[in-house]
Amino acid sequence: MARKSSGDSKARILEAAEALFAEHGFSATSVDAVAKKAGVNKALIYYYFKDKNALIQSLFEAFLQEVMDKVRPEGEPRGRPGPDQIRSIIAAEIQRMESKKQLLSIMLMEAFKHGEHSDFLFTFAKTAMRHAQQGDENSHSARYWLFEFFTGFLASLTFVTLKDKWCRHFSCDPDAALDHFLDVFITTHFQHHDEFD
Amino acid sequence: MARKSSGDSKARILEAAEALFAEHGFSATSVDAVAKKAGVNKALIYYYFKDKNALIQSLFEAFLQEVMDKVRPEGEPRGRPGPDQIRSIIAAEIQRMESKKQLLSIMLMEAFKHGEHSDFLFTFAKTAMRHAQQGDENSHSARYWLFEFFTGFLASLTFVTLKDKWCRHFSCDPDAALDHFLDVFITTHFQHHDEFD
Amino acid sequence: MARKSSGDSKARILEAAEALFAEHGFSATSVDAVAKKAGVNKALIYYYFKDKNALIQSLFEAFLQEVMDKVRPEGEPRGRPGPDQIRSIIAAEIQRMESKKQLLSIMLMEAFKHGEHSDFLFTFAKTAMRHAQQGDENSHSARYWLFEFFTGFLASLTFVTLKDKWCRHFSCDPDAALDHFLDVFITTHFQHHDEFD
Amino acid sequence: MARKSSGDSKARILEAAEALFAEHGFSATSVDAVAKKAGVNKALIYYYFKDKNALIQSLFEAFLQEVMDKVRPEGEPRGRPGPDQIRSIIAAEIQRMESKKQLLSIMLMEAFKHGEHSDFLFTFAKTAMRHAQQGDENSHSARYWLFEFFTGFLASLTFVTLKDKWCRHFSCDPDAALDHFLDVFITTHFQHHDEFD
DNA sequence: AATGAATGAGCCTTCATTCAT
DNA sequence: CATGAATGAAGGCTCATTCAT
Repeated sequence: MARKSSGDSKARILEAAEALFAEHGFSATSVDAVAKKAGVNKALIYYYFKDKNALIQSLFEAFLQEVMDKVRPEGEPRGRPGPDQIRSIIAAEIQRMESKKQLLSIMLMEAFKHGEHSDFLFTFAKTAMRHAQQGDENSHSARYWLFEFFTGFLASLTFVTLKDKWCRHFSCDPDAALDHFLDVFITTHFQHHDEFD
Repeated sequence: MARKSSGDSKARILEAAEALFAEHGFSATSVDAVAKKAGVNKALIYYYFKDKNALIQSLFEAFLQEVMDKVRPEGEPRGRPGPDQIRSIIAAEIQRMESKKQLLSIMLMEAFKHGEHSDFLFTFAKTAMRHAQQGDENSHSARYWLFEFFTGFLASLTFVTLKDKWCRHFSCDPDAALDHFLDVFITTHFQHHDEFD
Repeated sequence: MARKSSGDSKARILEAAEALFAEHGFSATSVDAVAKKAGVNKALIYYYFKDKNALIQSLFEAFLQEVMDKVRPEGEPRGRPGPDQIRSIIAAEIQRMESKKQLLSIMLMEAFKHGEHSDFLFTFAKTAMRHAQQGDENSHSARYWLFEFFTGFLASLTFVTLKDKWCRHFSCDPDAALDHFLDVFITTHFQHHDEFD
Repeated sequence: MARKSSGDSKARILEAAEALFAEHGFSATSVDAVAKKAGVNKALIYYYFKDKNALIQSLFEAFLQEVMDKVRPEGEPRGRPGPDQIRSIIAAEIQRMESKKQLLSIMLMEAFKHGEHSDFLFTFAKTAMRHAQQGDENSHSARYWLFEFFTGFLASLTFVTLKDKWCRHFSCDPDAALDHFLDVFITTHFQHHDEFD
């Protein structure tokens, strides 16, 4: 059942952790469960990670790194794409997020805890939004960032992480949902970029 | 420390549960903690509630009931309010949500779990959005509901539940943030209602 | 569900306790369960009985009383019945036990605990066997009592309490089983009465 | 107090469980108590056994295995032993059971529960009686098995498990009791083997 | 006679973590 | 690297029992 020999147990542990945290939440997931799903001995997890917390943190950090790596290289001017290209650009972005939706879900769950100060959502948001602005780094207004965060960043995130449930609950086609979302997103968020300096 | 005799222990239990679930998440909150915070004996919680799950469920159900009760009464025509009234209407709505932000946070956390099928977020959304539409109940398109849910309903929810953290993290004034959000919300969501039949 | 108004709650409590103790054993039965089955408030049980233990004791005592009452009256000589009457006499005795099999099961379960000194089984045995001897109370030998207890008294008890399970397990007819048991009992136990003065 | 390092904690756990279950019954014995008596950490019990039930089950299975192992080897003809040998053969058998009397008590207690369908007593009986019959496996009548079970198998079991209490209660000598039981058993059960095909 | 509410102690089970190998 | 065994603490839940009414 548990394929051993894969060599990189550490990666398998992180994969398992990510999947399970996304499924049941961080604290509802036991280290035992992670070990079982990863097909490794429980103690090995503590060989690689100091803590259960170190697991989620490692996931977050790796994710952030990945985001930053994919962001910087593309130093090309990227001169305002024509209105017809926008849709496909955003679609591509959404698709990229989709491949990370497990981690995004975890991130969101943690963010809504009133108590803990796990501001990882914001840290990630800053990085991601800085990317989108690439070029005109001229500091924007507080209102602008709020606009970006709540109607751009978070809207995308919630769509990506809730799409499946949404479609299952209202029995609608995922592809159509993506189409609709692009319409909606462009109309409600994207087209208003200029109005919030 | 624990005030006895307060009479309605059941209510105190629910209050405590709500606060703690919002603080640390449902599964990270122990029944012991709830009991201590509520100032009651742990066993009493099981006298009133079959389960730990029954606690969160009860919170959800009470909330839904409350929402439905507050919705129906207003049978007034509510003829499209003037553009200047809109802002204060929405502001009021936001404020009302603010008083429920603990429960809203819990709801969101649970909704992002990929595994469990706790579709309470959707159940609540349906009720809440049906209210907003009051009057023209003509069935809308799938795209319309997606628009309402992701850029209207969820945007408000996330704003209400994350505002404090947002302000703390970016050290901005909560009142200003509300102001900005209203600007943004009206511009990005509200003004587009007609475009998505 | 729970028929109230029956008046004698105490009796209903004892009935319920007897049934449940026989089903799951004494310690595996909760006072809650007894209350629910009896259709009374849990606290009422403590109004009538000091303890959970008092329940089982009360059952035992009532049973013993009943046995003694049914025993003494029949002071008739009862001159050795003919061999053809014996069978029906024993059959009647078995049938009487059958109506008490719940209590008998409880008694047996308790008797096999090495730790507790609940010698109720022996107390009952003495009473029951003294009855059988009625008349010739001339003290018998230790070996005689052992014969009476293990191959007479206990054999009957175990048959009565295990018959149903036995028949279910080996899918045989209860009536046939009783027939067979009578054959066996008379041959193995009854016919040897004279050999163990 | 608790000797660590003993190596086979699992065996110690089972030993402790057996002793305590026999003393107080299965459900009246807490896992804590087992752990304490075994000198191991409570959690270790759950490392080896899925359940508290798994403990008793494991005891039963090990016992059954042991019985089957001790049964098969003796392939010797075992041609009807002379009447003088019988007594010592049965005595030996009784003695062997005596070393297992804890488990036998547990088994009996569980068997008398009307509710649960723990037919382990019957499973064991079948195995044990098949052994006694070894050789003439010709299927016997229902009456025969009833005879074997209630006046042979169960009589021995109850004697072994109740002897100590019996002697304590009637203050008689254990050795004498064994002697008497052998007399009684041979007379009432053994000598009638031929009468129940 | 009867009940709803309350409680402290205990139960079964699981947790995160460690250690010897 | 990797593992089986071990542990203290805690978790959810139930228990027998009591009390005010």
